Amino acid sequence: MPLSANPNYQRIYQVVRRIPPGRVATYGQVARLAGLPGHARQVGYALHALPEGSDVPWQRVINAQGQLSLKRFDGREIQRILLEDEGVEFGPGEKIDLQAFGWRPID
DNA sequence: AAGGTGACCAAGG
DNA sequence: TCCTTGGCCACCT
Repeated sequence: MPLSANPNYQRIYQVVRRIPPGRVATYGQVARLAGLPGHARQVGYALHALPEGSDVPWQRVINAQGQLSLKRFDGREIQRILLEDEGVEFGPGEKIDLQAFGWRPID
C-alpha cells in the first residue's frame, strides 16, 4: 500500500486540488482546511509522498514565510518555474507576497 | 524499538 | 530582516 493512499493524505490532496492556478497556500493553511489543524508537517510529508505525474498541484503549497520549502535546489527550481508560468511573482529574497498571491478559499 | 529527521510554524532576540 | 528556539508528530532507521 503506497503511503499516498493514507486517508489523511487523501484529505490533504483534496484541499490542494482546490487551490486555483496563480495562487498559493501555506502548509499550515492546507492542514487546517483538511481538518488537521496544527499538522503542517504532515502536509509536507503528504506532498513528498506524491507519485510523479499526479493531478495534485503541489507547487502551489509554500511555507508561512512566503518561501519555497523544498530542500533540494533542483526541486525548488522546478517549483519556481511552474509558479511563474501561472503568473505568481517572486520578490526580493525569493519571497512570494502572500497578501497578493495567497489563496482565500472564499470562492 | 528507541532515537533522529524534516517540503512546518510562531515567537523572540 | 535574519537567525535561533521550542513545540510538533509521522516517518524512517
